[in-house]
Amino acid sequence: MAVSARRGAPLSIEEISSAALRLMDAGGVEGLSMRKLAAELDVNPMSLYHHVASKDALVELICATATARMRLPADDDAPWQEQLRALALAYHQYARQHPALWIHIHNNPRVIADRTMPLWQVLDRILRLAGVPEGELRRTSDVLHAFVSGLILSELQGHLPEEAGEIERSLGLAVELIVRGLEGVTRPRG
Amino acid sequence: MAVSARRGAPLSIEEISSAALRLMDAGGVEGLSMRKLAAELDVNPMSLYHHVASKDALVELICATATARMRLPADDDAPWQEQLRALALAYHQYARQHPALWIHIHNNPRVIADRTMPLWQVLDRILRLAGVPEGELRRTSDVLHAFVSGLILSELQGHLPEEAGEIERSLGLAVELIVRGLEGVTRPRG
DNA sequence: AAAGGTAGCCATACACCGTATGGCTCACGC
DNA sequence: GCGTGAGCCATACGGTGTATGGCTACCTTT
Repeated sequence: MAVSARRGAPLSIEEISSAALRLMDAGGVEGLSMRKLAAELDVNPMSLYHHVASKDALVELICATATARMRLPADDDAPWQEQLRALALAYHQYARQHPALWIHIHNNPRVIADRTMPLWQVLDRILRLAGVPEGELRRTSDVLHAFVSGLILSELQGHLPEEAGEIERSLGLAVELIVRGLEGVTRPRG
Repeated sequence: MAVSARRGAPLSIEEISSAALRLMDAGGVEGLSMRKLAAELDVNPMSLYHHVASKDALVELICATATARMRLPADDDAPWQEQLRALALAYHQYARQHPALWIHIHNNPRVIADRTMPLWQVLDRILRLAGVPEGELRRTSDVLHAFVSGLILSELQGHLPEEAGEIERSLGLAVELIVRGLEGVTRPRG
């Protein structure tokens, strides 16, 4: 079917998106260009468009697959405080694997906006455990996700001090603040 | 001095940066281009470079002046909880004035990184009031700023529900969580 | 076997971007 | 009068995403 002149086999979306992910890891969304990507794959730039509708669609595809790959802690019957900590750590871990990608996702939060994502379901489950009433679930999970995302974002942008262990301490403090905050909010005032 | 052929008076950085801010408000950093800006000012694109070193420098200038214009609540001897709430509201207010600009600042946090900024001094003062020990000040202020920034960011990107008052409720919950969290963390465990 | 369809690839071109280079004009100080 | 420099601009370079249309090699249908 008129395979590339220079390459043996035809292109595939897997090949394209994994190369694109490599480029994004190296130089962010701006470091990824269709021309550079084509060069990487030894192909004419326009050939890519036979497998991908546009650069945006390609990036979105990468975001979606990366998001789907995120590993979340299962319900282990631990206290909600510990489960919340575990979730935050998993989220942090996931962000550090592909920082540029993660930053892009949180600047174009279509991917994260899907409330049926496991992330939201796990978070909701933990918040129910913590005693958050049903009517407050959506708002509370939004706020907590924004909190953790904000912290991770500032870390990825080098806004936090870089001494060894400082990031872990910051994340620990963040989780502790959130846990104490939840304990305070879900308890009768006083 | 060879003023523009089409315009009467020479350009000025104020004129340039205010027009640039207008473009950024309309279409984000990507909506601002030197060519569009020049067209807006009825000038040749290259003329801008007599007043501004580069597009990046221009954007940074705009960020800096906008940041300098931020109005922060003064110390009114209110309880730290209320002062923290007032600070968060002021920050939120400031962000909503120029969303695109604010987003850009928080993606290139050079501007916000200057610890001598009034924002950080006010925040530190309030946290001292709240009983945060000196050694924890930097970390705590970083985390809290990241929290609030994260929430504002998710709001600006339309991640929060748009029902009337919902944003205020989310911000209120965020502040309450933070306050309760601080109360819990600065108090002996139990 | 001939005809048609289509998957895959690519050459060319367009409109946009930031900006390097160098030259023009005019107001000023000497 | 004359140099200097501020302000402006024409041109050009290398980059971007992608629309258009044409080429080839395969597959299916007849």
